[in-house]
Amino acid sequence: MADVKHSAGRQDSFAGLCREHNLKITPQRTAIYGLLKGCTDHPSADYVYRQIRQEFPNISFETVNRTLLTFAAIGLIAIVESTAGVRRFDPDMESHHHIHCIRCGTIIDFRHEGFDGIAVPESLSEKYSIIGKRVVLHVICPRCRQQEAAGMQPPG
Amino acid sequence: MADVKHSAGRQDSFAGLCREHNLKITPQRTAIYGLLKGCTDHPSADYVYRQIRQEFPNISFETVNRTLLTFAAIGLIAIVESTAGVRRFDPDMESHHHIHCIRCGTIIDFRHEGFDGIAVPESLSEKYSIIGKRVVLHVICPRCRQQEAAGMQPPG
DNA sequence: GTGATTGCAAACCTTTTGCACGCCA
DNA sequence: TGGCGTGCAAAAGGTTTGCAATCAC
Repeated sequence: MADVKHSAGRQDSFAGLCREHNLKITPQRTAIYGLLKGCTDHPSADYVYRQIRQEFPNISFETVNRTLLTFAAIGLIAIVESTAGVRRFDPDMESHHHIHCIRCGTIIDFRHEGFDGIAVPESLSEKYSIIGKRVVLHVICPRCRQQEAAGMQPPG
Repeated sequence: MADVKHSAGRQDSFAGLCREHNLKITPQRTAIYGLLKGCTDHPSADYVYRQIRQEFPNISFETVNRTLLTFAAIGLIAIVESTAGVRRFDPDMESHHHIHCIRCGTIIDFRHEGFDGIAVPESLSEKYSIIGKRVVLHVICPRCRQQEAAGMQPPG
């Protein structure tokens, strides 16, 4: 599975990142991380909970949810955008792209013709009916950056 | 505000699309659409509700929510992905892109080096701290396409 | 030993559904 | 006039919080 390969100088192992952030290595966390690493899709907290219960019948949903949020906070996993749950509506039906602040969650539209024309690989356009495409930039917006600079404190 | 300009042959006026789909033009729908068109961000149903109540004190949240979903269904507005509410977690922290089926909501990862290298306009990278970027393809997946073909029926 | 973590329970928030009345076409 | 659309109420689905007991370090 060509696992840890792109570490690129950053400690991206479970144990390492936990130590870095003073998180204890608990059986629950270990199990949740292990399960996640075996997922190729984007499981919800509920899915992880139901899976992990087969191994840890006593684990609670709250632990799973908190653990996932913790993992995301330390950069061990990512939270992907989806259209489930709380929905956001966009009155702009023209092709445009998004700037997504990963701190405050704000999404800002922008247009950039250079992005409109990117070519979709044939292997994909053969299999899927391409309706549209969008570039999403994950950023920290000026306001959040300021707040971070102001309230700068070690993550512990 | 350079409004209706790119109609591109498609009937994208509120009244036109409503007629096309046999939806009645009610004051509520008109007001909701008008409010949306003035939004440059991506309001939630709750935000729209609170705004619209200043004009229609008697409108209910359910009407707002249903109307928004209806608008999205007929292609008058779009639903954008967000990380609010129901979350999906991604154990894959390497740069990758997403195929998002707009029917079933499934999100599939894919890698494509051609997408990794797209250049962010300087005007943006100056203002925002770019953490990463991702191309999201909006598609109809083979399974949903089959179902559509099978159950083909007019939207009325 | 100590403080972080867990599991329980309840609160909280948003979305969805059923139904009777009212309004648009 | 007929049937869709609305508003009310309640349910449903998911997330978050407070706290005492427990466990990793």
